[in-house]
This record gives sequence, structure tokens and C-alpha cells, in this order.
Amino acid sequence: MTARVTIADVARRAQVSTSAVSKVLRNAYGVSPAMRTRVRAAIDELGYRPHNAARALRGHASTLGVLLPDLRNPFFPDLIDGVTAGVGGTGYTVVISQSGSGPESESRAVHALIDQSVGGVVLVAPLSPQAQLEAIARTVPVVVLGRHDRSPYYDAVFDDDEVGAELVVEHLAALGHRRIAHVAHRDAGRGHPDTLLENLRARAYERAMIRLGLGHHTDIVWTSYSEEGGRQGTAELLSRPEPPTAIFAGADLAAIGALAALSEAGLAVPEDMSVAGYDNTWLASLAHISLTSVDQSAADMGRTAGRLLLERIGGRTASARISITPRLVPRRTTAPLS
Amino acid sequence: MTARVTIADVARRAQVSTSAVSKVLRNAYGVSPAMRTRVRAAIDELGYRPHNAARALRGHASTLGVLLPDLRNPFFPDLIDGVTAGVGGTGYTVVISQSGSGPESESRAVHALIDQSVGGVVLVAPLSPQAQLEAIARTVPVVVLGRHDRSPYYDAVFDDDEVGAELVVEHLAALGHRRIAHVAHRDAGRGHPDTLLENLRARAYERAMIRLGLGHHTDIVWTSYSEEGGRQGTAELLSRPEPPTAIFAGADLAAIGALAALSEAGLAVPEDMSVAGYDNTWLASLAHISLTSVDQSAADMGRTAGRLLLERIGGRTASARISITPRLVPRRTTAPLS
DNA sequence: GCCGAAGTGTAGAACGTTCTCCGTTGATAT
DNA sequence: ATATCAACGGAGAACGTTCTACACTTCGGC
Repeated sequence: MTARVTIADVARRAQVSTSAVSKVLRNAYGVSPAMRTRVRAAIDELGYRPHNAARALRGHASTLGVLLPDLRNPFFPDLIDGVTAGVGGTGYTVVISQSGSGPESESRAVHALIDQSVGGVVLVAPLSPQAQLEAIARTVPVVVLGRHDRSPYYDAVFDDDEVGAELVVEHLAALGHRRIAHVAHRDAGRGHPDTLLENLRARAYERAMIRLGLGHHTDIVWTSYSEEGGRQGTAELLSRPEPPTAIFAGADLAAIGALAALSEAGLAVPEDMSVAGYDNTWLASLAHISLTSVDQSAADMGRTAGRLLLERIGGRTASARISITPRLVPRRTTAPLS
Repeated sequence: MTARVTIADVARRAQVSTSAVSKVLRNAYGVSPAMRTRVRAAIDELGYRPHNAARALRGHASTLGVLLPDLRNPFFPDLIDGVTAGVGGTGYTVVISQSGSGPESESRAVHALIDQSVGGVVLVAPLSPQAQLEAIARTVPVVVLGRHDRSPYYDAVFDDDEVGAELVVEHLAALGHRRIAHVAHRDAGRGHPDTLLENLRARAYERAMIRLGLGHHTDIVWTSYSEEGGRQGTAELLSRPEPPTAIFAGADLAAIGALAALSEAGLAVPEDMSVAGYDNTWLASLAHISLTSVDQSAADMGRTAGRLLLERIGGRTASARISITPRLVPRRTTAPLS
């Protein structure tokens, strides 16, 4: 454990004041080219690295936090890559944290993140009520992903889940399906912000069914956007007196679970049952799975979120609300009703 | 953006000195019960939260870093959960960072992490040469995961990759396969520490083949432990004059890619080709995939790594080296040679 | 020559903690 | 009564930065 090289060491070496070194570091005004090169040289020679904690103490953050509900959803890595790309070259480091399920553990996680003195946070599909998010936004710039919130205090990025759900229902209906069921996600705890993507997808599903005259075939099972959730939900659907002929799962992971349940039940996909997911993760595109899904461009969303966060940090106070239009990617798990 | 509640505010409220508050916070010696409760009350009333940057400046870290090569490998979430569980209840927060591929970006990432003044880091399958890791270990406690390094300066946690590879080869050989090929991972850049798990698996595969008298059937394609890698590697294997009858992919993700390539080539699994993976991630257990794999208990490894890190932080200087014994999980992608 | 402005550089006070000393009690031992 | 000591509490110097003020040049314009 060697002693740290500080700005003072650099200053001594370069025969200037610490203020001067600080200026060079921040490339602030008032530095002659000669001094700059001298300081730069000293920095390199000593292998100086700024101490972020000290900087943070003075109010300058060097990291941005991304809070994910869990790491298992294959949608998130793409999102993270997008965020990283969006803030690329600005000197910010992106740190990732897991919020767990439930508003309490989420709140704990977000505060833990803030306590790291991050410059801003991207909250992915948070469960906390809007008021609470706004309280957070008063402390640190916030971008919320996956909720259609309309808040003056934080930005929102989301795909148009209504459109996405419609695309799926219309696709299935066009294939001749009428009994189209939906596997939805029920959050832990009470609250359930109704701007949260899972709830919007479910409602949009209902509306699309009604619009297409299939209202009486509406059938939602509330489990979770996980493999297990999809499996259970599908099992439940299969036990109906009149099971559906197509299942629209609100997430690819749940769709995968549905495929598992169907294969266990000895049903063939898409011959006996069509299945569609949402998110178009790489899972869906696996040749082995080839799941019809809705693409919402995780990378774009992440990049946008990153950019908005930087803008907020840069001083923008007007609130942004950016919607991304999803697009259907038909694959082999959906086929005409036979 | 409200002004921060500091220790001084708490002190004022509780009519004590800041030193006293600090003592209560750290539950240090020299605090009367009366004062303690008074301070506690003030803390709650004001909603005080300690400023980690300030603490870090004084040398106390509140976070532990985990550096992952990438987030897409489904093995990692389990690992993270293990680490989190292993350090649970100690007040440390786990932050995750992505190292990218290649020693340079890895080195950048690990330094960025250290600059966050983490109390210690878990490096997952790092590519940097041992000397460099030891340099890092001189700055901050380090636990390396997935390398069989023997260093006096950092701890190592790994599964016995030799045994794991043997299990697979023996399993396939017992099923009658002789032309068993291996999809290996070739790291970016030079260096390739030979204690890295991917290299050990490949070597153990070779040795097992020789031991079973199949040495002349040894066939390794070096791509990567990713879906794309598995796909390409398998395509290459299929173009051999005499293609293998079984493929041992060094990671589940690569095995999935192999399945994709096979399905594209119109080959049935396991009828025409047996496929085995490694890591036993949830992907492998998906009913739809049901991949034979090697389990190395990600959660255990993570928990162990977390625990070791805490011990190091706690002052242990002797180096630990913990090996976990893997176990074969046969599923539906491997079958007797027909 | 004088004045203001522009260009360079420094001193030193923050930022919010921790933690080492040290001072003050009151009780106990001598 | 005095010395000793434990228990409690506080003063104040760090930690490594940033950044506001200010001081000192130099230079051009008058």
C-alpha cells in the first residue's frame, strides 16, 4: 500500500502551486502553455491520478449510476451499453447497481447509489411512486427509463408500449387468432405506478383486443416478467376450459418460460400455440428459440437516457420526455391459426 | 437541490460536538447511552445520511467493486448475487462495472473502479498478467475469480476447470463419442495468462482426450465464449472432412451458439450431434434448451469471493486460494452415439 | 509616462468526515 | 486529603481537491 500521489506532489515536481495543477487538470482558464506542459509532464512522471472522493467532496462527481431491477433480464446489457455509449468521452464512469424487487429495497439501493456521490442516476423501471422519484430528483439529476411518467423534475425515456402491445395483438389477430392471452407482470408491494411499462402493456393489450372485437376473449394472467412467471402463467392458461391459441408475454423472458411450459405440456409451437414476447433481446433471436418479439432498441434508449442525464447535469431544468417507437419482429413462434 | 444535512447539523440539534456524533456513527468508545440516544434521535429527525466521499477522503470505504468482462454472460448475475450475499450485513455496497474485452480496457476499468475508492475489488476472469494484478493488489485488496493464480498478494477463487472438462469428455466418451471437439475462448490481445479458466479448460480437454485414447481426435476451435463464437466455431467444425459427433463448448453461451449453428445446418440435437456447455447457467436449464452442462455453483463462488475480500480488508495478509469442485448436469443435448 | 485590461499565477478557505489528543468530571484507593 | 483512574466529551488537524479572490506582470493606447 504505497502512499498516494497527490496534487501537491505534482505541484512540487512542476514547481508550481497546487492551484495551477488543479487548473490544468480541469483545463480551466488562466494557464500558460508552458506551465501546462510542465504540469502534464509532472503528472505523467509521477503517475498521478486524481482522487475522486476529494473531488466529490468539492461537489464534482465522476460517476453516473444505473439502477436495474435485476441483472438477469437480457434486455439490460444492451441498455447499459447504450448508456455507456451515450456518456462516452465525457469522463464519467458508469456504475451499475441492482435494486432487487420491491419499493423498499429499490429505495435502499437508489440511496446507496446517491451516497456514492454519483452525478446523476438512470432508474430503470422503478417501482417507487412518482412523488418519491421527484424527491430523489431534487437531490440528483434523474432519468427514468421504462415509465411514461410526466414529471417536471425528471426526464423519462420509454418505448411506446401501447403501440408495441397493439402490434403484437394485431399480428396475432391477422394470423387468425382470437383467443389471445396475455402474461403480465405484477409488482411486489402495493403502489404499482400505472405509468410503469408492464401495466401499460397489459392495458394496451386489453384495448387492442376490444378494438378488434375480441374483448370477450381478453385473458390476462398476472405473474412476472421472468422465466418462472411465464411458465406458471402459461400453465394457468392451459388449464382454462378453453385455452388460448396464442400467448402474448410482456417480456421475452416470460415468453421463454411459456415455451418451456408448452413443451412440458407436449404442445408444439407454433402449430398448437403461437407465442410472442417483448424486448427483442438476443434470446429471442437465438436460432433455437426464434421468438416473435417487439423491438424497442435498447441501445437507443440507453444512449438517449445517457444523453439526457448529461444535459440535466449540464443545467437543463426543463423536463424531457422521449418516446421510442417499437417495431414488430416476427419469427418462428407465431403462425396462422390452423 | 436542498442543502445537505451534515454531521454538524446533527451535532447542533443534539447539542453535542461533531466528534460526539462521529463517535456515535462509528459506534466508537467513549459515548454515554444518554448521548447516544440523543444523537440517534437527531439523526432520525434530520434524516441525516453520512457523506461517503468525505468518509472516503479519511480513508474509509463503503463500497466493494466487482469487475465483469461483460454483462451478457448469464453466469454473472448468479455470481453477483453470491458476492452480495457474502458481504451482506456489513454495510458495504456492491458496485458493478464492465471491463470490456482486452487488457487495456480492463486496466482502465479497474482503475476507474479503484478511483471510486472502493474498499476492495473482485476481478472476474481478468486478462491482465499476474504482475499487473499484483500491482493492483498493492493498492487495494483483490480477489480474483476464475483464474488459478497462485499469488501471495491476492486471493483466488475458481472451480476446478480441469475436473469440469474431464467430466464432460468422460461423459461424452461414455456415450460412445470419439470425435469430440472443443470450442475454446481466445482472448483479445497478447498475454493470455495460462491460469485463466478458458485456457485450463482447453488443456484439460486435450489431456482427457489423450488419457481416453482419443488424442488423435482432439480438435479445438478458438473463437470466444459467446453465442457468436459458438456459432462460428461450430460452423468451422461442420466443415471438417470428418466432423465431430459431439461438441464440448467451454461456456453455455457458446453451446447455445453451437445449437443455433446446428439447427441452421439442419442437424438434430442430440440425434446427429451431442452438445455440452459449461457453467450451468439458467439458460442451460431452460426446458427449450435443456443443455448438458457443468455446474460450478456461481452463488458459492461469489459468496466465497465476497467473504475473502472482507477478510483481506479486515487485515488478513496470508493469501487464500479456494477451489470449488464442479459437477456434471446431464440434460437432453447429449445422447449415446447412434 | 500613466491607466486599464488582459494574461498568469498563488494563497487559502472551503467541502464533511475521522480520529488523535486533551480536558473535565466523579469515584475509588491510599 | 490527595493521587489515580476510568469514563465521557470536545478541539482541531488532517484527508485531496476546487475555486474565489487577489497579486503581479506586460502591453497597448492615450
